[in-house]
Amino acid sequence: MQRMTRQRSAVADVLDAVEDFRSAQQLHEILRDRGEGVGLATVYRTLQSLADGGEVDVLRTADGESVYRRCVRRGHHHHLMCRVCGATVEIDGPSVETWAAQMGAQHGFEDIDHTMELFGTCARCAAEGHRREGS
Amino acid sequence: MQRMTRQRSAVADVLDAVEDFRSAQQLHEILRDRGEGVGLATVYRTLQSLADGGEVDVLRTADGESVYRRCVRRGHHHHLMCRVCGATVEIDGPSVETWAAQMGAQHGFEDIDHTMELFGTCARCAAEGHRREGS
DNA sequence: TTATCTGCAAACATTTTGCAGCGAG
DNA sequence: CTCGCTGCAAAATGTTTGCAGATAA
Repeated sequence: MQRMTRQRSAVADVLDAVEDFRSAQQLHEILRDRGEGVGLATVYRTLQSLADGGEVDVLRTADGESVYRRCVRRGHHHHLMCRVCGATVEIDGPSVETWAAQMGAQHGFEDIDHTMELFGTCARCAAEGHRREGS
Repeated sequence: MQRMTRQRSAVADVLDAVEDFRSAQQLHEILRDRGEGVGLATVYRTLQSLADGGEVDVLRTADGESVYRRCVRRGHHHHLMCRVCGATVEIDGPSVETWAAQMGAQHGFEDIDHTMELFGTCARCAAEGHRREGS
């Protein structure tokens, strides 16, 4: 059903090596820099199939770009992502799940699902930004 | 700073008349059907300025399209949207904001922002679904 | 009058797709 | 050997922008 090609394992390797969420294009560049050229279309196709299989997490940045990451946590969880460098922390939000369920019930909604992501500027990027502003 | 043009008020009128979230392109079509032609670019520009001024809420559908809606609630709030009919309830989530801020601080992140939307099946659509299943 | 807004079309950015050839199984 | 995978370039999508002319104030 799914062949193991040089390209597919190259993409998987990069996803294992990189910690943060990266766009398809960034991954494509990384692969090129590594000397393992993989067509951009193939990167997209591979990421999509990995995402379908639940092997990578996908989310969309504020400007509508899809970013991918191999997550440690397997089940449902949320992310706190640096909007500058993409550094990501996986977090649990039990209180949020409870609240979501309550809200749903309160308005007569069933099968409540939710999306929730946190964005911020990580300590390192914040420091860099302040330095640049001369403050 | 902001002129009141025929186009701008036409867009505002449509936003007042429509209850659910609509994409720029859908709004553009509605305007055309009403006979008040407004250029697509103008629709985009107007929606953007309304969004900047906090007069409309914007959120992104699963397939990356931006959808707009005039919300009753003025400040920051979330939505509980029916995944079947699109009916939307505006909700507050003070506990979520607090939790988000805490999480950010805990990991050394600044300027924490968050996205959070709830999806479910509203009472009416749930009833209809059950009826169709014959249960 | 004049600075802003509009409409059009062209530009953009990201993602998808058609197709001929390559290569894993 | 075969059928799925790959690469390329072209297409699709949603949104933005440059510019000349229209228009609100």
